[in-house]
Amino acid sequence: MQKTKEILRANDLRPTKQRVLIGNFLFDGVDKHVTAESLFKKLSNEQRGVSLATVYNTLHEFCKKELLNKITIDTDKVYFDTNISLHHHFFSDKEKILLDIKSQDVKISSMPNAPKGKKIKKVELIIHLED
Amino acid sequence: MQKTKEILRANDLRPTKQRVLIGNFLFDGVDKHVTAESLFKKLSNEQRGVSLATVYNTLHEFCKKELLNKITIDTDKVYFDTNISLHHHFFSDKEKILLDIKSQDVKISSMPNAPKGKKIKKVELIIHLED
DNA sequence: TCTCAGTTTAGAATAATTCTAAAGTATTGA
DNA sequence: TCAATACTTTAGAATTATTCTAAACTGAGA
Repeated sequence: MQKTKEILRANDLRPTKQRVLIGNFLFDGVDKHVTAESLFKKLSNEQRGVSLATVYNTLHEFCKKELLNKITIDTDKVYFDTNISLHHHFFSDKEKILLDIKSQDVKISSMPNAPKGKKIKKVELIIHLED
Repeated sequence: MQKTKEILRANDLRPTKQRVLIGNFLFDGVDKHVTAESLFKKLSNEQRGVSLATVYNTLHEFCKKELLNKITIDTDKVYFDTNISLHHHFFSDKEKILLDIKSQDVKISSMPNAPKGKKIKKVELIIHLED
């Protein structure tokens, strides 16, 4: 797959073996939510693995380049979402499962102004689920 | 202040010195956001302190009894909100400052259905701020 | 091929939170 | 009032996701 290398180059990231491996998995066109640990495990199966430190580094770089969306919903894990379009999430606190909500299923009809001197960076709606 | 003791008893929590001290601070009628650490520091000034473990225990008990609202917005700290009425938050990722949004300032006019077999426990809207 | 800035990595360090088990205390019933 | 007991508090150890460090490695241009 040549696409990952192009994405990396377009974002001033050298297409190293590790980044290509991670990018190939993340940018395969299927929306997914990963954690550093889950991604690390997934890639450990590959012939040549990637260190956990590199997984962290790469996820953060991808976030900085806006290739991924970081979701902080839970104190003990950060989730990364490959769906970078505007959308919201369901979260099951018990099972720690994150689900996308289709953007058309939520409508926020009234929003507050940002406090003086601040701008709105991101609006995050989280619907916590229980059984 | 006798009110804290009543609150505690009404919630089947023994009114120990520590819980009363914490309750007096939290339930003084002024909405506040605290973390375990910030509350611990605040109470260290008191003549007879409270251990950090007890601060954690008590915050969790108060949450379970719905006397406090737990807000998970940031990976490295959990916030507790004494305002337990329905409302949302601004959060400044840089300064890690949490601000209440008046409930009438947000209107969500369309909401998705919960996935099969699940119920909606809580809806949390977080508006992330930047400079 | 050589060079060097950019990358990767193992392992140590960090820090919020949870756990443990021992000592202390509020409450109940006699 | 007092003893018995279940509930609480606590110091310090343990846990765990993440970040840091510094040394080894590598891709890309000259």
